[in-house]
Amino acid sequence: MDPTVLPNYFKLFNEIGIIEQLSRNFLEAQLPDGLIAPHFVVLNHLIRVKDGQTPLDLARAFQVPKTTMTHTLGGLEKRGLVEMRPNPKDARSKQVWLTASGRGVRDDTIARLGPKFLEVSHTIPPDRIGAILPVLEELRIYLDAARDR
Amino acid sequence: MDPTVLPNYFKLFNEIGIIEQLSRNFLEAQLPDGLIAPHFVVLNHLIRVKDGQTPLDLARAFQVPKTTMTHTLGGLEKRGLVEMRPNPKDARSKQVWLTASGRGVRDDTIARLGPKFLEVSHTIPPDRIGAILPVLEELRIYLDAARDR
DNA sequence: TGCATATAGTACAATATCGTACTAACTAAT
DNA sequence: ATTAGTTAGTACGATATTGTACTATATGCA
Repeated sequence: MDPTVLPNYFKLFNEIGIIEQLSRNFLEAQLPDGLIAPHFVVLNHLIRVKDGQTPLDLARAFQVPKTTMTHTLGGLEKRGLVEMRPNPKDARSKQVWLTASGRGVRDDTIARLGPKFLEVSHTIPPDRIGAILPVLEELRIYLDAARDR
Repeated sequence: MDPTVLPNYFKLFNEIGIIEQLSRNFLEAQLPDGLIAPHFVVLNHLIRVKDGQTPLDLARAFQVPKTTMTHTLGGLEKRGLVEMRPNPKDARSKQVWLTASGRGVRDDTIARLGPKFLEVSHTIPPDRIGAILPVLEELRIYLDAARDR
């Protein structure tokens, strides 16, 4: 590899780190009271993919330790946004189901974010987003696979 | 905006969130014992930009609360990787200077990361990185500016 | 100069993240 | 059926992050 491009890989992860932080703060500003990004991300995932998944499924989906997911789900449950039920297929396990309130919080937040993204699109138009998305997806898939090697 | 592209903005931040987490875990696997990503990021910044900056400078550079930076610097100081000196220009303030050991830890880590990035480059070649970097930079600058509005 | 206000850093408390160790339940191989 | 090994979830403790409140110092302005 041309040595002059190596720094670009550092730069890439650096930019991603900063953007992640800024966008997380941004998201959390739109969330009700005690909710933080991981809460929303789980709610969103349960709607986008499906609910009824196990805590371990969710921990794997977000690459967090299962103890972290236990804690996050505890917060969602305490606020009545998800409901934990026993897993009929495995007595060790549980299933995470959305409540109407949980769907409401997610939908309200999405609705608040829409106009924000519209503002972003004035600076970074959709075609530029469309251009970088495939690369990011590929990078994510690569890193995910490289994780357990 | 064409309503079909709005989801791409969600996807973008979602991918960035996952990549950040994967790359952070990746970095931390290369760090010595008790060090975590924020420690390294500060060391790296002190070398890339300059040392002798104040804790508040650093907190602003990384968009973290100053209390967080106090804590991170405490960890670096405890391990002898940075040295805190009084700021001759302001008696309220301090300056953060790298120690030889701090430079060593950073350099060793960079050296370990090089081959890893080389591996990444086999899947995501430099020209694709070069293509997305400007967009990410622009996005970071936009979000940074949008923060206090 | 004197004083109101702003700023740099820290102490402390609340919550988040995560590793270790544990229990209960499942699986596989005999 | 028994049992060794595996897996799902949690309890607990260590450390990280962040908001609030405080102290010391600096700055601006009458």
